[in-house]
Amino acid sequence: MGDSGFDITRARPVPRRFYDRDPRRVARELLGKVLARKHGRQLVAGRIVEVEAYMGVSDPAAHSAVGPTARNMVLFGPPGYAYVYFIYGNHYCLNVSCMPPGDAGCVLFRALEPVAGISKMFVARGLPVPNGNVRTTELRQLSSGPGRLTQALGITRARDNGKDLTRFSDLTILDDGFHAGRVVITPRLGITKAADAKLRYLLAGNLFVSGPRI
DNA sequence: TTATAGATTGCCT
DNA sequence: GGCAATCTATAAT
Repeated sequence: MGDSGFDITRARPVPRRFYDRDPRRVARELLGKVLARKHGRQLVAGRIVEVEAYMGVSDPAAHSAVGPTARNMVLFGPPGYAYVYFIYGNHYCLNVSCMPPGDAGCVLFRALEPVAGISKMFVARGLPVPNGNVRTTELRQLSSGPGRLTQALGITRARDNGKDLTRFSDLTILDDGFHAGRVVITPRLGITKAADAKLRYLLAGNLFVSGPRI
């Protein structure tokens, strides 16, 4: 097993109280956890290496800034649930709700390091499945970016919005005891409002983050 | 390696 | 009607 390999024998769902906190704290501590998708018996999973915190109604960049709507209502519910939205006519993005009901903080998943079901990820992404040794440059195409990782895991709004991520189901966040290394904090990407707030968290030196490696 | 434009859907004003 | 928490192809350096 490599140093970032997934230890399924130790994996436990991250409990709801973990998410019932400030999104910045949740974001930092989600690094190193595993996002796991089950397609029947097949496991497709990636280690969380990059996330962003969104701070609820007080955060101009957050979808919750406009108050509760049909689209964002999961964010105003209890912590530990999936908020999936569709963006730019092409992509889905996955968040997990934080804070108690009424407070709309959340964490956006931006990049995963593939750890299980890698050939399924290539298929889901519409990429050729490599034969023989898989190069890191090929692996990076699978889930380095919020739209890429949802496509690799088959996450859609219709299927997954509102799903409880703290229960064993077909979409769960797991802790396998992995110890994350140094964390780097930068401004969030792809936004125009509150663009200078440093709320993006990534693992230092990890090859699978989106954008330039740090 | 960096820069730019185009795709394409649905939420919100 | 405007525009978005993105990705990809293509072009130029």
